[in-house]
Amino acid sequence: MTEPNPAEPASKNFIEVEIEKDFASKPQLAGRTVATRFPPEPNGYLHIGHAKSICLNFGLARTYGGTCNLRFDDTNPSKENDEYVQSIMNDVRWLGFEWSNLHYASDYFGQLYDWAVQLVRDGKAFVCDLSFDEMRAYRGTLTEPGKNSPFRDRSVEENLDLFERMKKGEFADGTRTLRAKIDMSSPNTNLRDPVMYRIMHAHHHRTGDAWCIYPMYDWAHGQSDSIENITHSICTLEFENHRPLYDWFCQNLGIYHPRQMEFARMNLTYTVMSKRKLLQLVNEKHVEGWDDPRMPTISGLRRRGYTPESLHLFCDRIGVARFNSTIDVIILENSIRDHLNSVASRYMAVLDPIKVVLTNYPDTTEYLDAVNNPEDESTGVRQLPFSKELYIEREDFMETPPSKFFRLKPGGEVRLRYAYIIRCEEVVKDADGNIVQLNCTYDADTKSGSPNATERKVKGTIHWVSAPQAAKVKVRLYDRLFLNDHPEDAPEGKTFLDNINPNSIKVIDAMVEPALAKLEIGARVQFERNGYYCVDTKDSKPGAPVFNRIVTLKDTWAKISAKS
RNA sequence: UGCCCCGUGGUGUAAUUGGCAACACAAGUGAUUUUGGUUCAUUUAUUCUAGGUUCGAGUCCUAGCGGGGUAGCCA
Repeated sequence: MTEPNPAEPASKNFIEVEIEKDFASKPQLAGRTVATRFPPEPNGYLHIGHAKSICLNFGLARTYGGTCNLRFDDTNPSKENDEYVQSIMNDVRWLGFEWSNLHYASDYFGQLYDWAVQLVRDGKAFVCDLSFDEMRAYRGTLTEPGKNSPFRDRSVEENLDLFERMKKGEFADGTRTLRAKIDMSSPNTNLRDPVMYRIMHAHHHRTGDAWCIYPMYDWAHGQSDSIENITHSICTLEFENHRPLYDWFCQNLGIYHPRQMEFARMNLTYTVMSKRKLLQLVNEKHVEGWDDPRMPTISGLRRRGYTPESLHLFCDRIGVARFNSTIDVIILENSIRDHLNSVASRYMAVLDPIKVVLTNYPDTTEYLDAVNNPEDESTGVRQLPFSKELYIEREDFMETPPSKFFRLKPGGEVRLRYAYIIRCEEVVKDADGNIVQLNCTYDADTKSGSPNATERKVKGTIHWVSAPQAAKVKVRLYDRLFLNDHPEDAPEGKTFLDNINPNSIKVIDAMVEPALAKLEIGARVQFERNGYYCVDTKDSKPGAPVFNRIVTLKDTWAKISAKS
């Protein structure tokens, strides 16, 4: 994969610094290289926040010549399924990464069970009969210590027997748990005899009905890391309070002990990131699915037209730290602009057409050379039909323009890109006063590329398409899904749903140069002076593309005109 | 209200570990431009506050203030 604008040796983030320290000082790491893992739970689609984690974990393996596993944290069968597994693998690969090994926490259920028995034998775990509510009452609060469960002092034999019968399915869901025996008075509530196993008679997407007890995250995660010989187990900040428990399990089992490190998860302005909210947007049909081009999911961004390179660039730019921050979505948008600016071919497309008739142009068609990509000469030129009847953008003409308006106006001149300078001679209106046509004259001496083309200067250059050859295509103009930079900030009685932008999608018909109708599915192009677009992968048909607007071009004029 | 973590330009990250606060992005200004794009130049900081240690503090210490996490048989 090509990395655009490879940021020169960026300074190391704190994780890299710590990793290098560890390898320089820890004997158990001697002769090894970094081993990380990306551990998603297959209970939803990956989003841009996961992309940060993926770039971090796989990126570490890449920069240090180590390994990175993909491991599905599938310990809760009630929420997980194979559709999510497939989408996650697809997304990771699309981002340009390949895992060293593919694992499932469920592959370790047997080992985990044996280790649990070991802890029971060592008197470090017990079967607890407390109900859900009782357990909560016994746990204490943030300020008060908890109380020991009345079942805490069961004999090893009784615990062994009960635990085995839990496994065999003799008890109903929720009636018993296996708990680690740690410290009910710990200020860290994670250490107050945490549950290791719960009874759940549920069908698992991989193990089927083989199990009716399932390990909790804390009991499964660190041990999975240990089994896979992970050196650095990188997770988000909310697991920080779990680290003592992570360490406790490894130590009390006497097994290889990876180091857990936490970093801040990403927040993005104008978007929601929690799986719950994303799921709600999908289920309640506020969007058309997980891969709706307005979704911050990786599949949504992909369909929108974002490139893997642009996401890598974005992740490089936002960095990694332990401070909870919110990234301005502009950074994301500029990342795709930067990448596409260098690789996207330019085309002419008029989204809101107004007809222009060149009254002094002959009734013929000529073909003009147009540069495909000024940033990349190797892409060459193409031939653009030009004739007496054209379309230009409605907003490129103003009857009574402000002073800094460099485009077409009555009696004014403008260059048609790759063609001629034209002058607006007459504004034709319908009975209601709407402008329906502009009659213009062209100056034959100003043809682009001709020796004297640049003799006469005009302030503005606008895009156009030749009417007879123009193709009509569907274009979906996407905008941000939310109006508010922090969608969660809703007034009393409202929710983030009330902050949804009602104009986040607008479907129009555009008149475009013929070549655009023949683009292959998934192609990304620039509509000159307008923005970057992508041929939608789902709704396009051969010869009938549907374009998604990825992002507009920067628009200095919009800023100027907004000011005045 | 216990415990844990975090406060550096507008935003996001750096600072050789105690030695000239740097980079990217954004925003502004100017130049270039047959995309009002791109590109180039340029401007933007009492390092949360108050003390302390030191020749010297963003960095170390103390206190305060502010933000986040945490009381699932979720991950």
